[in-house]
Amino acid sequence: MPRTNRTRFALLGFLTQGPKTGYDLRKVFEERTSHFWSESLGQVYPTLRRLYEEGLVVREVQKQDARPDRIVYSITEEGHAELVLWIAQPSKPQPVRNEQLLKLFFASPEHAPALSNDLRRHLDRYRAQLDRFHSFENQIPQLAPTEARNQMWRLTLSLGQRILAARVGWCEEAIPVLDAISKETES
Amino acid sequence: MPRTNRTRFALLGFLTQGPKTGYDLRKVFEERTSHFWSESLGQVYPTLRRLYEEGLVVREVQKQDARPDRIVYSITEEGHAELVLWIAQPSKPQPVRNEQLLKLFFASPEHAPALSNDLRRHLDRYRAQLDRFHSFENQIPQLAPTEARNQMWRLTLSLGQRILAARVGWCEEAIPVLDAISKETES
DNA sequence: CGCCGCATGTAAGAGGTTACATGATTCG
DNA sequence: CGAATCATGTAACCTCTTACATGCGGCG
Repeated sequence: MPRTNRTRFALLGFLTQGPKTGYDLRKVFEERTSHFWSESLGQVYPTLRRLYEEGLVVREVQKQDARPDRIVYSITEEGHAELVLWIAQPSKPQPVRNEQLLKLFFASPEHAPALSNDLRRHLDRYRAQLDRFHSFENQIPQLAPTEARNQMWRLTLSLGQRILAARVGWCEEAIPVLDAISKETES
Repeated sequence: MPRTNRTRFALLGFLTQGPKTGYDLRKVFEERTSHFWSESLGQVYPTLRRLYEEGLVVREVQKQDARPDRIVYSITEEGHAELVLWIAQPSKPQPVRNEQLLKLFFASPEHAPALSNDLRRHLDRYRAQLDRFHSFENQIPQLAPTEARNQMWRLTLSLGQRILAARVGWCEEAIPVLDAISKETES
């Protein structure tokens, strides 16, 4: 059994929140789940088509002139059933791969400056991500269909924040260490 | 440019710490980098062979009876150069995918019990991982070739610990929330 | 006048996981 | 006597990313 295709479920999941086009879906991944799930465009359209062929979604083509037609997908009963089945299954531990740490692990002292710079750049990204968290957090009360759902969404944010905080804290620990190594090596 | 093959560098990196067989390498990934890097067996042997064909490693076959011959790989000058080049390059943000959070995001209240159980299982894994951290941490002083390397290895552990702590803390937050949702739904 | 947003996709090509295959030895 | 360790690999399979392709309209 090869690993299971999770893109299917990610798409189905968002379609439970209303009909959407491929374009909508790609946006929604960026805005709402970028801290724990990303999808590349090249995966969205082919997978949507496959879901359609399997009857897990239906589609409605809306003609537009001056623009490509919108193809709006909606989830079916069967799609819902498949999604629910997947959610209920225990999730297996996923392979872990952190390229940055791998580099650090094999680095020599003379790489310290480059690594330090790299970390600084990443720190900036983390801060940008924190902003996105806040904007989504504020939207939850309006978006959440039920109180339980509201709480669950908050939990997904919470882990994101905790991990982000861990990374930020680590960068703040690591940068001075690397800078100190840089200085030693210079002299 | 398709995504770059990081397995190559992971293998080269460990070979800087002395000649090793494919089998050794797979073990070393488990023991030392399991908190930030994993390799599957099906990737190790083919990649080693490719590195050999490209002249980045050399090999020595040690005959054994009653067992398959050991094929011991050592890194070459060229391999070293390639590794160093890779380390110096800034690392790009990697796609993030957390299946567990994805499920939580799409879950309905009636899934709360299953999700809660799942989290409990993961908590156990986290604790086991913490143990592995400690055992490696204790080995660092003997294993580290230089003081700077020693500090870098400590940093990789530090991020692992911080993230693990974040996850544990989150589980402890999330389990009661999910259990509360379970109770509400029952009644 | 150029870039961004809307809107669809395809093609190429890794990269990576899982399962299969084999077989002796040692340890509990 | 069965499981784990040593030791090599292959086959199947697909998931996923990157880059390419097209084209209008609006905003600054």
